[in-house]
Amino acid sequence: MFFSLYTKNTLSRVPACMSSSDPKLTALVALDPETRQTQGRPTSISREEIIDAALALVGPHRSVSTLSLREVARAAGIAPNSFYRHFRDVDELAIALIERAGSTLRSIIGEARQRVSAERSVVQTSMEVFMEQLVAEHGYLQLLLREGKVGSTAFKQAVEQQLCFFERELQTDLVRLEQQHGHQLYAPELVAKAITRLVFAMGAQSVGEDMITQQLSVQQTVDMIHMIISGARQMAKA
Amino acid sequence: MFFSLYTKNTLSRVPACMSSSDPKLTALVALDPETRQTQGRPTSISREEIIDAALALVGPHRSVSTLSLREVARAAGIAPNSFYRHFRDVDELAIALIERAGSTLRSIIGEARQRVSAERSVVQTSMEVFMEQLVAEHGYLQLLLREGKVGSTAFKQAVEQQLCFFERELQTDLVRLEQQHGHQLYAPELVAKAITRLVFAMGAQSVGEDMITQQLSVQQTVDMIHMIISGARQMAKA
DNA sequence: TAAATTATTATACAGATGTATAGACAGTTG
DNA sequence: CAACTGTCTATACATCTGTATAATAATTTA
Repeated sequence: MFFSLYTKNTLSRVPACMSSSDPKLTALVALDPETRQTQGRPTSISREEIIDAALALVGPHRSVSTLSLREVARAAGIAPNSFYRHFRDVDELAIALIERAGSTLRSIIGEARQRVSAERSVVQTSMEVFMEQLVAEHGYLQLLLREGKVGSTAFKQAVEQQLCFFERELQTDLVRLEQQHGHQLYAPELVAKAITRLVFAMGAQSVGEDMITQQLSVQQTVDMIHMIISGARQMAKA
Repeated sequence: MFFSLYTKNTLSRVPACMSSSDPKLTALVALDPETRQTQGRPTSISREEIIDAALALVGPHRSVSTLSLREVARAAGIAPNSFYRHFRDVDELAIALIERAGSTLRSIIGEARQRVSAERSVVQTSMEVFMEQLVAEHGYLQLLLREGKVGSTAFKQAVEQQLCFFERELQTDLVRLEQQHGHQLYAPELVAKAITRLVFAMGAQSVGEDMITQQLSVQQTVDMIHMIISGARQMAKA
C-alpha cells in the first residue's frame, strides 16, 4: 500500500518533514517543555488539532457525548488507535472541549467589556456580546449551553465552573457600576448569578431561531435583567 | 424453541388469553375506540408501556437521543421490529416522552398549587413543589430539563411548548395574587417567563447535588424571584 | 369453519463501534 | 553506526446497531 488511509487532512497540516528542517517551527512545537518528550517519534498531531476536529463535528444539534472515537479520528486524519495517545476516551476529549470553550469565551467577553462606555448601558452591551458569540461560527457558546445539561457529572462540573467565572466577573463589574451611579445592590452575588443563568437560558432557547425572534429574545432578556437590578436596588434600601 | 426471547416482561403484564375471557378487561383495553382496531391480532403491548420502559432506561445522566431502538425493545420485552408498530423511530418516542413528562408535571403542579394558603408565600410553595418533583423517582422533570438543550429542533420545540404552558399558568396565578395584594406588575408575561426559566436553570444545576446544596439553591432561587417581582412592581409604578 | 387482517416473531445482513495486537516509523541517545 | 523509545498504522474481532424479509400467531369477519 502506497498511501495511508488516514492522511486526508495531512495537506492542510504542517508536513512532518518540516519540523526538523525549520528550527523556528521545532521551537514552536517544543514550546511546552514538560509535555514534549525527549525520545521516540514525535506526535504528528496535537491535542488541539483533535479538539478542533471534534469541534467541527458537533453542530448546534449534536452533543459531544454522541461523538464516536472513530469519527473523531477520521475527522482528525489519524488512525482510531492513535486517539488513545492523546485522550483516555471520548469523555476526556469532551471535558477538554468544554474547558477550551469556556476559557476562550471568557477572554473574548473580557475584551469586549472594554467597549462599555458612558453612552451605552453595561447590560445592553453585555447582551450584544453574548448574542454575537451565540451565532459565532466557532460555536463555543452553544457547546457550553448544551453540554451543561447532559452527560456525566464531570461535564456538568466543568460547565458549572465556567459559569462561576462568568458570574464572578459580572459581579465585580456590577458593584463597580452601581457605586459609580450611587446605587447599592442587595446580594450582588445573587444578582450576578440570576443574570448569568437567565441570559444563558434565554440564549439557549434562541439558538437556531431567525434573526427577528432572536432580537425579541434579547429585548426580553434585557427587560428581565432590568427587573432583577431594579428589584435588587429596592431590596437593598429596605 | 419453546420460549420466546422477548417475553421476560410478560409475567408482569396481563396475559393475552385473559383479554377475551374477562369482558371487563376487554372493555378496559378497548376504552379508546378509535385507536383500537377492529380486525387482526391485538397489540400485546401499548405505546404507554414502551414509554415506561424507555423512561426507566434514561437515568439522570442519559439523554433520550442516546437510546437505541433495540435497547428500548429489549427493555419493553418485544422484538426490535415490533417497535415500528408503535413509533416511526426513536425520535418519535422521545417526543412522546417529553409530552408525557410535561403534561404529567403540569397536572401535579396544578394540584399542588391548591396548597398555597395565606401563611405561606406562593413563591416558596411553588419552589417546594418544583424541588419535590426534581428528586421524584419518575424523573419527569429531569427529562424535561435535559432534553431541552440537546437533540433535534423537534425536541427543543416540544420542551419549549411545555415551558410555555408552565408560563401561562404561572402568569395567571401571579396577576391574580398581585391584584389581591393591591400591587401591579410590569409585563407580567415577562415576569412569568423569567421566573420559569430561572427556576428551571437553577433546578437543572442542583440535580444530583446533596440535600444541603439543594436547599441552598432553593433559597437562592426564592431570593432571585423576589428580586424579579420587586423589580416588576417598581417598574409598573414608573 | 375458512378467509382476511394485523401484530409479532426469528433470522439475516451490512455497517459502525471500541479495542487488542503486532509491526512499521521516526526521532534521540549511546 | 546501532540500539532504544515512544508514536503511528494496519488488521482483526466481537459486539451492537437499524432494518429487510418471510413466516407465525391471534384476532375479526364472512
